[in-house]
Amino acid sequence: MQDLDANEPEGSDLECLIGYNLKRAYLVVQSDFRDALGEDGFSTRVFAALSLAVTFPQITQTALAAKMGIERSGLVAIVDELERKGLLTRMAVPTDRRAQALVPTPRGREAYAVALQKVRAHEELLFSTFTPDERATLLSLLRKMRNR
Amino acid sequence: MQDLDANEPEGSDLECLIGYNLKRAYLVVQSDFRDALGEDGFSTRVFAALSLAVTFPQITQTALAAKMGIERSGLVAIVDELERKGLLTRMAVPTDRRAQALVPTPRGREAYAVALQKVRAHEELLFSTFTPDERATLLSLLRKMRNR
DNA sequence: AATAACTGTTTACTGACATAACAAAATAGA
DNA sequence: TCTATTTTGTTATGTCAGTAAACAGTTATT
Repeated sequence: MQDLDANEPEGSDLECLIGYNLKRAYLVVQSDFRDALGEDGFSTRVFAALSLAVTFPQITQTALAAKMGIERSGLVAIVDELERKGLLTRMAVPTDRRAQALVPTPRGREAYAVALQKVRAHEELLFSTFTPDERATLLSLLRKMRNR
Repeated sequence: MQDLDANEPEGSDLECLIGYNLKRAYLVVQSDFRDALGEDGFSTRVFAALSLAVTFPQITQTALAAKMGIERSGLVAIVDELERKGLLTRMAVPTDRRAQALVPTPRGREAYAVALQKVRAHEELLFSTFTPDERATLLSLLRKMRNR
């Protein structure tokens, strides 16, 4: 006796709430992400930080935190991890001795390229039942939500 | 000197990843949710639990956890909170003395109705720039993701 | 010169989970 | 029937992502 529960009997009001469905969908992606990147893989936030550091070399920590939408204090551990793995270095900024410019190492750039491949393959798999049109629509709707 | 950062210069590869945009969009909704429900408001998960308990009265804790997609152990604190607030009671099940049937109190049903109103108003506001068509599309795409 | 603001950092805290172990109770198998 | 397995709710413990407050050093403002 199993599966009597979470399936058929139709949902509550929750099913009509975008917020609830967004959360559930997010948890699906989030949980698959680590598996996709494997044992030594990045967490989503470390991957995001590396991506932005590669795209905007010499970005400052405050600016990176702003781009990620988190607090500066929260970014410290993330940068620590990337630096410990030799993928990023904190470099002194001549014009401002408070700031640290984040510069990806060659190994960091390479590791990012590899990870990006894996992430894209992961999404390809996750959305294999979606048409290109559906993916584009979903993407644009999510982006629209972000700049509320 | 501000706003040199998170705005114009266009994003990295992240902007093309559905997972990343999903996370950011989720955080937007999540953060607005508590404000919408006010001081004494529920968290999202407590609201969800109450919603399901109202919709499926006498549901068992294991079944509720399954519906929510969380572990049984995690549900205990949620039910504790609802019971402490007098919105729900754990009732003995005659046919199975291990199980507890979750039954919303009249006050619980009322509190849920009020909260649901607030949540719907909140979504209405949050998606005020979305056409009805866009909302429906987003909802169905998110639901499609959930049953991957 | 004095005050305000900003940078990266540490520490302490929260919320939302998971995992493992457990006793009590129910079920299945012999 | 007796035993072994499974299930239910629960506790204890840990993790992960994030915030908030305070801090020293540095830069900007007035």
